[in-house]
Amino acid sequence: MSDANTVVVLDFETTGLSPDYGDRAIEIGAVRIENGKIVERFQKLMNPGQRISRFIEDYTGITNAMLKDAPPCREVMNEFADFIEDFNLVAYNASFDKRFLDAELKKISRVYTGQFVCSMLMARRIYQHAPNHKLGTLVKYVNIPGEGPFHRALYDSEMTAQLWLAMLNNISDQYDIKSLTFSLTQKLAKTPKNNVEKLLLSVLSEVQGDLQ
DNA sequence: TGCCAGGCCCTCTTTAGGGCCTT
Repeated sequence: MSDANTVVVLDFETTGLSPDYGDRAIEIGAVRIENGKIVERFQKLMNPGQRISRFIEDYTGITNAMLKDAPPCREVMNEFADFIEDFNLVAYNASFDKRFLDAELKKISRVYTGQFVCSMLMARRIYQHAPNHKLGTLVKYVNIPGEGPFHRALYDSEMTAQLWLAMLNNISDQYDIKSLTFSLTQKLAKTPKNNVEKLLLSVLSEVQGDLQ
């Protein structure tokens, strides 16, 4: 059942950067947020049918031994397609995760109808003075508590979810906007950096107009 | 210690190049 206040925040670990060059997903992690709270979690390793490189083992902590007995991508992605239903989706650097989601679902002839928003593009606008816009840097910058392993799918999706909620709270507090629609966050992610304030003020005036 | 890609975004720009992000 789709809900305007529900989003699924997801993160893939993969064998590399490009599904068009044969890279596959090796882990999916996701959390579902309803009304500002994480209400459900999903995490599964999956066997990509190929050995992963030493670099990926070191980068993620996921080893070939761990993937040996994991279920195949088609089985896990089928479960994950059920998990995301038709909710809207959030990912950090969403263009990356969207490519893998599209590629893996295409292999099992599944589709999703939700829309994506990129939390990194939002963060580049909300936290313009951060040292950089890597996920780990922003988690520290915003003082989000957590000591889990970065570069694992569930932990990264949890941190992305907390960052997402922090950004929504930041905007709500600063501009006295009670709730941000998903379409507004999409607009925000595409707004030129020097126009973010203008966009939010225009939204505020619309909201106030609605209340009058 | 990344390589492969691709979207975004800035600038010494738009008939382009390169850094930032993701694994």
